Amino acid sequence: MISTRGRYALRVMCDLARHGNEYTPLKDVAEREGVSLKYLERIVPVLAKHRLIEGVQGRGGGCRLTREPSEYTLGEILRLTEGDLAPVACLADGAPECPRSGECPTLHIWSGYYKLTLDYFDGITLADLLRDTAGGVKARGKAGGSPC
Amino acid sequence: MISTRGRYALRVMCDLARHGNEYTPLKDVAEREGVSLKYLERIVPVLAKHRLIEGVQGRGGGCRLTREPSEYTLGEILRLTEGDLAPVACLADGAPECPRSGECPTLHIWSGYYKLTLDYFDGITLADLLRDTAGGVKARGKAGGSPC
DNA sequence: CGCAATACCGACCTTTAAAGTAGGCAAACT
DNA sequence: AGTTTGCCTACTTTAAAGGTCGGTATTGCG
Repeated sequence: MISTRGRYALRVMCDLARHGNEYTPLKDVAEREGVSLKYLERIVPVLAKHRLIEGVQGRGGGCRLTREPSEYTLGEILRLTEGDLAPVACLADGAPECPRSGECPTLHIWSGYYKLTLDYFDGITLADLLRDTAGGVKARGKAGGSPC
Repeated sequence: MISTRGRYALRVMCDLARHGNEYTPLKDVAEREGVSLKYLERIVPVLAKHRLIEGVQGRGGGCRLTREPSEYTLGEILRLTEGDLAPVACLADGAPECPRSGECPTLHIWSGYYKLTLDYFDGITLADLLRDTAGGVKARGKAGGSPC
């Protein structure tokens, strides 16, 4: 399951992308996206530290992207915020070799799934994400539930 | 991340498959697979309840598969033990429609990933799993770590 | 200059799920 | 009778998710 950190990160990146290279205050992003400002302030710095975005403090400041939306892959963003995308610990980045790896009947399966996952998310850019909603599927009201 | 429940379930199914239609005690499975018997006893009943396996109690009893290994998909096993395979709550089985679904830029992405996941795991059978280890890649010792 | 707006940072809190344990009952065989 | 087995319920422990709070540093504006 992708956690809120990764999901919010994607939405923040989208939101920033929509505002070109203006500096956009996180407060505005939080309001538009309906998530807590304080929580965003914990998620965003890691993106800034890795130069996916840049922030300037003070009045009139905010955050903005450092590249074109087409130059970000979702995989890149998710790896920063979610940690590893490996489906099992054995395959995670710094994991020690599993002692069962030779006899493990499932290792290939997880490995294949991992590759599938990476290929999928690394094959989608932020620009793709923006295009998807540009068409604007109409919202179907209904009662509340779990926001993405 | 796939949890131990799902991973152990796959390994139990493999183990049972290797013993044809003998009844195999969970104790033996636990020993061979190096996992706690007590924990297996919590995972297995759900497989029995859905008739993926059948168990007989008492001396000489144990568990065995109810079908040919080629007739189980990993998806089926994982859905029972892991719950839903949806990457986000919005897409989970009984989830209420997300109020943002119309404007959510990421929904298509998760949906696509979900489909990918289902296709992958539903496209692999238990028989495939057995075949993978039959060839027998040699174990590479190394120091301990996270068993699958 | 002082004030307000902003990003950034560290410590803390609450709730939930994962992972496993303990003990006992019910069936089935020897 | 006694042992082996599956099965069930309740409990514990640990870690992670998801968030809050308060403060600090920086910057523009009047």
